Amino acid sequence: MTHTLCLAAGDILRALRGAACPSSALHLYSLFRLRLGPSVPPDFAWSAAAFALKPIAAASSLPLLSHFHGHLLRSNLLAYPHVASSLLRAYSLLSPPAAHQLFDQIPPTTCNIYVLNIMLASLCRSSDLGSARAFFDDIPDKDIVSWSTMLTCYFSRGHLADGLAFFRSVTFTTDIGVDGVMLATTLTACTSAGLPLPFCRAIHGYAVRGAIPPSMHLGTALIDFYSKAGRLDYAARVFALVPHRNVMHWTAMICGLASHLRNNEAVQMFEKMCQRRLQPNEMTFTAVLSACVNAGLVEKGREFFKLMVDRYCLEPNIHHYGCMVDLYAKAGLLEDAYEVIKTMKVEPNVIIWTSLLAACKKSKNFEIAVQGIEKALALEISDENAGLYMLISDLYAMGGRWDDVLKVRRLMDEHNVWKKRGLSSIHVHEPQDLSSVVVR
DNA sequence: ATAGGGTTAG
Repeated sequence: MTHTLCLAAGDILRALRGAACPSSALHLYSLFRLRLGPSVPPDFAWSAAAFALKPIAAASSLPLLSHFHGHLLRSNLLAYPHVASSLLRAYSLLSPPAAHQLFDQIPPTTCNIYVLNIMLASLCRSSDLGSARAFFDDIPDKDIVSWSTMLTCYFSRGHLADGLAFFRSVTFTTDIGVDGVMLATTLTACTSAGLPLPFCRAIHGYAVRGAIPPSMHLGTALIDFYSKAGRLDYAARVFALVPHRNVMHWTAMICGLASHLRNNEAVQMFEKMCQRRLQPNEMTFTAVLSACVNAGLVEKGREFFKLMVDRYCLEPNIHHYGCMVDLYAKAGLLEDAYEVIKTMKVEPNVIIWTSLLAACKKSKNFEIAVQGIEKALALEISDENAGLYMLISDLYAMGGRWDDVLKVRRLMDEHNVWKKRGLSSIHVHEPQDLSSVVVR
């Protein structure tokens, strides 16, 4: 008998709630059913089913989901709104048409505000804006999540003005009010649309007047917004005021420092965060590695990359590999850069090949260039790759391989690839002393 | 002990 069998039902439920992968969730679920048999109290039964559905949806396995759906039908669990809504959410993430079909079968008595909001979110992701809005208008007792979902729908489809008008109508025509989630999505939309600083600051002012704390998502959005607006000092102030500071806040702050080329401070913050036993995620590593690239900190970068894989068990993605290639390439360590490309577990992209080949050009290293070019030419030809093709043609010219130069030029002509002018949107401001605000 | 909306990357 395994020791898990000795767990009480409550313990199994708790474990089930925290289960990350579907196999352990399903294992715990069947253990739970086995222990309590058919006499399981209903509220225990439906919460177990609802918990199990979350990792199934996250693993995006449709066969697994329809199998579990069958079980729910056989055991009459679908009549519980919690189970119906969790199942609907799982389907909406894996197969929107199937979610629509399931929604039509849910009886009116089970169809509460949770079910309606999940269906609205599903339509926002998969259907057109008009259908989503029509569905929203038909929801009888809209709550803050209904409004929040619709608001996100406008912004995610680029309807900034309509979204802002919708935001105003929440405050003027309803008594629902606005919360930190709505402010975070609004602020993010305004930031990425490049709206002027005073306008975006007004959103922060709104939160302050409404006594909405800069916790969780709002805090992250504010730190990111102020960094991008060139006000690292404000970003640091928000960071210092966040009530329950988490990885996202640290990551946004490290990102901000790195993008302002305050590289050593970015590295210091990263190290401080690790000392405080906070688990950095893959985004945190992208930020700190890019700081290492900016500052040419080869050894630090190498150390952090190793830390990410060995200590934090994170799988490096294209951004991480890109940083490592750039780090070595800029330091003239072309063998190391090419070694990263050869051993990486994802396909190298244009950025990575450009980084390597630009370094080859600079230090006139043709051996590695020739090997890289052959593989880089396998990429799909598009406008985005124009710079890479120019680089390849330059390298061939430097090596005196004129027939190959012509070949690349002809390739560019055939596919009508033009070199576009790049525009830099990065503004670097005067350094400010942040030491008093960043650390508390 | 109870579902749903959301934040970060050249």
